[in-house]
Amino acid sequence: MSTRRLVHLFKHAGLRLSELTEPGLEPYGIDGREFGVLSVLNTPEPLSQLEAAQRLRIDRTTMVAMVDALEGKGLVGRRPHPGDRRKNMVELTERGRETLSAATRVMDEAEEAFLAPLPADDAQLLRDALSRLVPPSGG
Amino acid sequence: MSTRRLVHLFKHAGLRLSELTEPGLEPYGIDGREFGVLSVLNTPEPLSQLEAAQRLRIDRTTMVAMVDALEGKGLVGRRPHPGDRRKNMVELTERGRETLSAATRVMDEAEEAFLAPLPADDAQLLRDALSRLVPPSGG
DNA sequence: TATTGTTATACTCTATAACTATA
DNA sequence: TATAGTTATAGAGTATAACAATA
Repeated sequence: MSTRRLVHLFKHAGLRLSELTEPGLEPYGIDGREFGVLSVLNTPEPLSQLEAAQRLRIDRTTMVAMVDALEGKGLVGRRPHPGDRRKNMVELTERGRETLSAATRVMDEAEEAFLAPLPADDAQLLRDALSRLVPPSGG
Repeated sequence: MSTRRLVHLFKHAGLRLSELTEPGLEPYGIDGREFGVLSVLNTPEPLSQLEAAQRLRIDRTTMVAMVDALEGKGLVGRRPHPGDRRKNMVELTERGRETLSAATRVMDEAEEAFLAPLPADDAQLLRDALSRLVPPSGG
């Protein structure tokens, strides 16, 4: 059956999960993609725009618009890299950290609700399997 | 880590799998979405456009364009429903069936390659888990 | 009145090409 | 020459609104 194909299942799993996460994020003024950017910026050492884009596997031109939006909301700030003025380092603001913290709870709850039909062991195996199939990127 | 979130994993699992399937389908003149339509039409009893759309969880206006394209390629045919002239029944042509058959092999191989990093048991469990999380739709 | 197919349209997401500034 | 950020633009993919035909 065509709707049991892996491509279809990935697409619609993502769509259904997004239907759970997006309303939860909305009170915090961000969407799922912006959550991803905030989250990837939550590192000990600040990242450049390009580094952040590579980790999320999105184009650097896409990252420009995302950082523009988040900066406009006061959730991140750009500052020039001290040693290489071609680079913009992007950092969470205090408000950005608070938003990320609250949004992370929303995401955790949405994932839990989404996985609720599965036994806990299977849910964990699903996570692990997906994680092996989509390795982290961008060093 | 943000790139371990389920939404991110679903999105990029789909993207990576598509990178495997699309080049394989290309010689047959269809893409992954068109494969989905051909595949959903491969039923004992023909489906209307709306029924096909519901099973694939796409809008009926989207289905119009998909059927237009597939009809233009000679892979499906429209004919009026005998008892309800509002409906278009959509059926695979002989060439459509042949294309679907070849494309199905491509999809099987791509899925196998994609899942190769996982032990067979885990791959099967991933399929089953996803299938429970994204139940079939549209009766 | 409701349903099916259709058309026109608009919106979201994303990438490519070309430019600027730095290196 | 190459890299990082930016801008303008275009292409997928999708849905909403409005309409025609039919029920």
